Amino acid sequence: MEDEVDRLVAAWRTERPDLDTEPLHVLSRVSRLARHLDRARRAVFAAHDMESWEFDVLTALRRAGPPYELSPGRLLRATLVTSGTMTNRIDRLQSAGLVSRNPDPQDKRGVLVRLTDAGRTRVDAAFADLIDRERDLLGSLTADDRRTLADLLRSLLVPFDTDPTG
Amino acid sequence: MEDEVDRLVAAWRTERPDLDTEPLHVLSRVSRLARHLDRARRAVFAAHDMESWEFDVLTALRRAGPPYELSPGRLLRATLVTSGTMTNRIDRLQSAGLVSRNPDPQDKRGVLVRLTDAGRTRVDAAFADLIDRERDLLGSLTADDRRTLADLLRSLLVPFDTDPTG
DNA sequence: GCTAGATATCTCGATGTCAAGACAGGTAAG
DNA sequence: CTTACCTGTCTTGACATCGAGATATCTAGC
Repeated sequence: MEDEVDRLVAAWRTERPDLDTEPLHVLSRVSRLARHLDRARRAVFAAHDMESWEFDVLTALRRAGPPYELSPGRLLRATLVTSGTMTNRIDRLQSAGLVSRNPDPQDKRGVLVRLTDAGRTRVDAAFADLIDRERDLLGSLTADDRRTLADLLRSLLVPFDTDPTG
Repeated sequence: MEDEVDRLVAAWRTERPDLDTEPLHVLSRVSRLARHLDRARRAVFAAHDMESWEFDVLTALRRAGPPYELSPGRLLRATLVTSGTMTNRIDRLQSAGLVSRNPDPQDKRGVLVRLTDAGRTRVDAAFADLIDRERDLLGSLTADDRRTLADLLRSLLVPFDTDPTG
């Protein structure tokens, strides 16, 4: 089977035969797949009246374990967004009653964002559905393939996740 | 080596031992890698006074081959954006002198967007630099690994690129 | 040739994100 | 203890994107 990237690389081979476009086979697929994934996730979250950005923040808090509390700084590093964006997200989640803002007793500059019970219920339901949907999307791969794929992707990701310059 | 996704999955295993979070090993990595890739690309394009969205449109036209001409409709399908976005992009590229809008002689509703000489020069230079940078990012993988990775990603992508419902 | 529906492009309002900077509180060196 | 720098959070203005709808043209069936 052929995908859009095969066609894209073939076109480049015609138009720029002087360049070695082999890296596109991996990296353009990563970008395009991520884009499609975003849409698939949006569809899952819509069933829970939730948006992707809400899910990203709420899951970060949920993963932290009781008392489901993280600073805005840790949240923005976990979700790869800027500080202004995170302030805005927390504002809206707070208005929706899904998180609360509490002063950090250790650091007077700091704030701790905590998941409310309502927030926890919402995110747990959405997460279970998301996992199911993602399992569907991986349906065409064997367990071995999935492991191989995960390992290869990890080796590309490690430099980014290690080096703080990102 | 461990990456951020390994830590993320470990956290879920503690918090939600009832769920099988194995799909995350692949799909969360795809999303996170795409995000890092975006940043890396932005850095490359900055050296050419170009933004990612400009590059996306200009390369689509460049790949089409002489006379470097596509309709807005084909451009938006190639770049996975909505029609309003594409109109806006073409407007700005036209103001910058990188593309021109011409009536489609076959279809009076239609428009053909054509790459100007200036646009072609700009995109060719940026593309060569991008490929070099992407080759660096793949440096940790052998040629075999890269082929394996590309094949596995293709099998995930084919359903999206085949089925028009995306 | 007419009608109904599909297609191509554009317009407009709302919104989420970024980048840069402001500001308060922490931290280390002298 | 004070100077200088770093850190954590929030504010602001600009901007790209989306989604829904408007308009014009094409196409198929009768």
